[in-house]
Amino acid sequence: MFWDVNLDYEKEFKLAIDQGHTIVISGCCEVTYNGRAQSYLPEGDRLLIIKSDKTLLVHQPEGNNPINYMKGNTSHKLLRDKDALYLKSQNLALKEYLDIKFSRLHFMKSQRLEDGKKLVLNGSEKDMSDMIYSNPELIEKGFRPLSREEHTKFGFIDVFGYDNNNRLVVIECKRYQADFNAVQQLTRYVKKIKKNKGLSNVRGIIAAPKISQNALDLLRERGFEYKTIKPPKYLERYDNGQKRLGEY
Amino acid sequence: MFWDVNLDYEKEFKLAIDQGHTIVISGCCEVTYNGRAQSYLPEGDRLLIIKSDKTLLVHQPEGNNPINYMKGNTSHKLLRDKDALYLKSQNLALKEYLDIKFSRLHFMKSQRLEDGKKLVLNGSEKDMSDMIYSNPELIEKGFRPLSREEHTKFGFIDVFGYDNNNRLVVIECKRYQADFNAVQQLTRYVKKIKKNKGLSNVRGIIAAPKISQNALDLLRERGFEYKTIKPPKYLERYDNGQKRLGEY
DNA sequence: GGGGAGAGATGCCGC
DNA sequence: GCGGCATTTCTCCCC
Repeated sequence: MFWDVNLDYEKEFKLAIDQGHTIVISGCCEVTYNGRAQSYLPEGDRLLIIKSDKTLLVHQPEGNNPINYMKGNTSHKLLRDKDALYLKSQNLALKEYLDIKFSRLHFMKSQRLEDGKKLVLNGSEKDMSDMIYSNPELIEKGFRPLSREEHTKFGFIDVFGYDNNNRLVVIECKRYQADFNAVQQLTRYVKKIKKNKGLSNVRGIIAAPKISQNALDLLRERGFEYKTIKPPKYLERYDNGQKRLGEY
Repeated sequence: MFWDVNLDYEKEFKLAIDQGHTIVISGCCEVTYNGRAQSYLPEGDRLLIIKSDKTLLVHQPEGNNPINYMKGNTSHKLLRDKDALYLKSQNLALKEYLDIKFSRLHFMKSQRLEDGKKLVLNGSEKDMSDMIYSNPELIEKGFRPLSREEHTKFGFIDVFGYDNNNRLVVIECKRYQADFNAVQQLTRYVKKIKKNKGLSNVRGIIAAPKISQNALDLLRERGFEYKTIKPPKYLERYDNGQKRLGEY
């Protein structure tokens, strides 16, 4: 036996699952997955997390992402068979199955965790378009965005409005480097607007901090424009406070 | 104090970091992030993981993905200030900063984890194109894929070859439902091949288990074709074994 | 629930 | 390093 025989892991596990606790298991195991795709992971040390919504994550000791996972509402059973422990996870609705065979269990811990808080995020694409709406001169002098009401009729467009010569302007924002796809997207939107409004002359602009050369070439080939704009950061003051705290 | 004052978490943390152990911390905390974007997460119970490569994950008790994270090679310091514990994580190279303030620490555990194993995955897009290469009749009678050498010259194309009438055929595989983007992609590839080979008549086919109506309309409008093909699963035998094991 | 598009996307492989 | 592209993508919004 490679784990403490005095502890009844199966019982402790079942209790934690039933109570909706979050479970952490560290152990040496092999992992088999079958569902949308299939995979096999040979034996090694891993960290397992089962959340209160019955999400399962299998993490290796390096890397950002779980090597295997099961979505919420999955059923999990821990059971012993001869000299090994097995975790068997099934999501019948999604037809997904995951089996873990432990040769060694380093530790297991369960804990009731309470949290319902949501993340407040700044600097997204929507924040960029909001910034342009509030500061239309970022695009060019004389640019006038359409009213919120008019705009929501064309919800798929990040920003649009009229320029100094009353030409309609369609703007696609990208928070990171604009690529090929961004140009395709802008092209589609301009086409739709031309058709929808019965216009022949509509300007298209990509607003992004950077753009790839390929994308820029295609953009110009299609008669569109590029404008360098960085996504906004609102929390500067809060950030400064944090930085001061960081001077340890 | 909301944690065991007899434990020197700061010392234990530093030792674990220096030894490259994986650390798990459960506690009630608030999280501030500043980098590519910015975010703030109000106080709640979370599970923190620091891996041996210095990846940090912050998990809430529900959901698949970490609510906050730092990539590998980040520096982490745990320190006490008045009635709170702080975890301060910095990645100077990426200009990313994350601060966590704990009001309560449920537990902390560190463990040496050893693993270098890689996942063996089946059912990906590449597996689909491999399957078509081995069984060209899945596309149609008389379809002849190009040789491996010729194919690698156009690495961006999943499969291509000649049909019964010696017309060039470009195939784009999608392991899940094909969408608008898949059609755009196929269009780009066919254009490139036409230009590259100086041909005017090149067939384009999307091979996928499903396709959206919009995508199908656009596909036909452009004179391309759709072929229903499911991604392969190789491990059927292994799978059956697992299912038998699952009859508990 | 399907479709379309964003993401602090991530990760892989190419040049 | 950038660029192109897949991902058991995941997530959100809207129809």
